[in-house]
Amino acid sequence: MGQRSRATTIADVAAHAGVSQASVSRVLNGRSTVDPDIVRRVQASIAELGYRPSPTARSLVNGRNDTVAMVVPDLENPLFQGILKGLSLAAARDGYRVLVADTAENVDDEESIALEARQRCDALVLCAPRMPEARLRALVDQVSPVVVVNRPLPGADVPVVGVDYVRGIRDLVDHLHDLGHRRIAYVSGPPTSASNAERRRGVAEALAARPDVRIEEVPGGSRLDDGYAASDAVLAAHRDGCTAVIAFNDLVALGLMTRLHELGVEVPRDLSIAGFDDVPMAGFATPPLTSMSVPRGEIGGQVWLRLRTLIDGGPVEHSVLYSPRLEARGSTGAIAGARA
Amino acid sequence: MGQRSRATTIADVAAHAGVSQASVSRVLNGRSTVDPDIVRRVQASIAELGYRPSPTARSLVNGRNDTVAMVVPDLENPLFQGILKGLSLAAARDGYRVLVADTAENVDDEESIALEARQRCDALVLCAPRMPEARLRALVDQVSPVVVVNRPLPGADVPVVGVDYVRGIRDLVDHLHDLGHRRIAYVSGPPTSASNAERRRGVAEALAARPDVRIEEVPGGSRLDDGYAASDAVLAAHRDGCTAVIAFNDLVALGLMTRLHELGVEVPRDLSIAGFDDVPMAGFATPPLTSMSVPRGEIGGQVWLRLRTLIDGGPVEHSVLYSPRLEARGSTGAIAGARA
DNA sequence: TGCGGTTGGGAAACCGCTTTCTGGTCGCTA
DNA sequence: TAGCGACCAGAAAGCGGTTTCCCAACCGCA
Repeated sequence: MGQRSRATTIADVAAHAGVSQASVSRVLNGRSTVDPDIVRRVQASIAELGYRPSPTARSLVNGRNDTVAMVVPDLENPLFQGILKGLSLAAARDGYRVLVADTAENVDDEESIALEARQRCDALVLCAPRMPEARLRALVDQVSPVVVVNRPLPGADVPVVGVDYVRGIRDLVDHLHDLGHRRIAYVSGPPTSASNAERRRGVAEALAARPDVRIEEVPGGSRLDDGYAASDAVLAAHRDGCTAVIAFNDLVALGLMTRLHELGVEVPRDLSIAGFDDVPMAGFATPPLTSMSVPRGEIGGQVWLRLRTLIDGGPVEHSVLYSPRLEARGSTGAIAGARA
Repeated sequence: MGQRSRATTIADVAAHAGVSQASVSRVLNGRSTVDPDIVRRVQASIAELGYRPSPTARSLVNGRNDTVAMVVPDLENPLFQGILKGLSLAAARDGYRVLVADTAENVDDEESIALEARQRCDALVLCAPRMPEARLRALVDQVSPVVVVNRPLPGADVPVVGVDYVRGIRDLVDHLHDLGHRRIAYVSGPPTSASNAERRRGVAEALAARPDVRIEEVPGGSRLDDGYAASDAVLAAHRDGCTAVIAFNDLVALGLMTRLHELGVEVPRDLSIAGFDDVPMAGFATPPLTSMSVPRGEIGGQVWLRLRTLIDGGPVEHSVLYSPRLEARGSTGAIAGARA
């Protein structure tokens, strides 16, 4: 930390300028009114000595270090990357930095990692899609101020910023329904994922709203190869009458499309495919992947706003859920034999 | 930072256990031998009071943070993500954390961001592909200990961990040459990017080694849409006789392939396409994208090793350059009319 | 000219921890 | 039994800042 070898301290500056440390500190922080002549001398000394105040010492006395931590299960997930980026940029605008802690999908370590991270920072952003809700609720109480990302936590004293997966799935089903599809396969995400549970709720609601639709669940995962590997089950569902597929996310959808292409299944002629998240690649797939767009960067920004309010002693602001927006592209089409 | 409201301090623990702060500290750090009875009492008090030492206070006296900072131009770039992930996991194993600072491609701010980040951390990882070399050299001297990622800095007193783009491009040209291609288009990266300069050196060396090959440079970029937009120029080169394309990276290649597909150009029959980096999506494209694989996570790990040595007062270790490995896939094929 | 009220700067306390330094106790040896 | 080290715990001095507290100087006014 700090500078090379024996760093210059505020005492050096004070001595060099012939004033007290207190005055140097005052000049540094512009706290109280200081004699212009002293200001000038201090600034000159600071420049001459190349003095930079120690953030650590400041942190110790101020009780804050202008840093927040973000805990994520997997830094390689495009969703979290986007959120991290949005958070990082928004926080930087307010002079805050972001520490990242990748739990490497290791749910058991999440509490200790979060606690540790929180200790070193002023606040926490928690992305813990797999942690059982009871544990998450308990954890959240210990690490306040904290904002939770992307999973509902009704009644908890924490702002949540997330995505309305329920609605997203319903909208996606509507889209497919409009195209004439009545039998749909849902390639599910990780079984313990909270957002997978939300999507399944969306499936259930869609079914309730549309008695003419049937949706079959097929085990999947969250990554490209999971989608690739799900092709057999998807094709079985297809033979069974399914004409469209909703994948847990875009990676799964893209992996699945790759395999289907290899197998000579044509999308969307034989089978319509839709993903979720609208990752950058979605629009560039062949065919372009229909997806529910999620504003990753903006979520990061909203997370920061709530976190900042909390840090400044403000109230727990309202949670917010973004409604995914349908990006209808070429991978979904009218059911064979129907007129869209 | 720290805990809720008035946090318990080491003084509280000492009072509660009826010993001195020094003893508590000794128990905490296992420094010197302490009476077993005192150890027991202190540990009991710690547990009872739920005491957690303040990392900030520790940092102040120890002069270290156990935190390193990574400065990146764009957190959304898969290359940096992979490196960040590798670094973060490796550092975590040694009890270190990683602070990220996204410069948002803003080259002018890079120095101040890097300096700021360095101040708060024990060491720095610098990814600054666009910064002019002279400035980078000057910067590097100010922020030591530091490791530079992915750009050559001959003679500088800094470990560099990077990718041998020169060789990678040469190998890629060899691959295309083996397939019969003699006229190749190189869709270049950002003009100021150091790794683009390296790739161009690779192009030059390949040309020198193979008098029968001609390579034409086409302006591109670093993202999907840059590749998409480069299609016109690529097709012009194609009409002009080029039978294969080397893209700056996989994103450019994928974007290009998307557009070519839209235009009815068949890959690799009409045109072979190769990328660089081997991003996760590469193997899932249609056709699967031939790419030069780069061990992103391992680069992050190597960066950490060098950084740790530096932090511990060790010597500047040797720089290391990873040779990209060819992942020949379906997007490159024998030239039309030739026999591979 | 004298007095109350401001104002501005310096001394020192403090943030929470580590580490040196000191002094007391114990055990061993002569 | 006296003397010497070894060993261990506590007091205190930092680490590098901020802020309180206090005093001196200065202002305006009577």
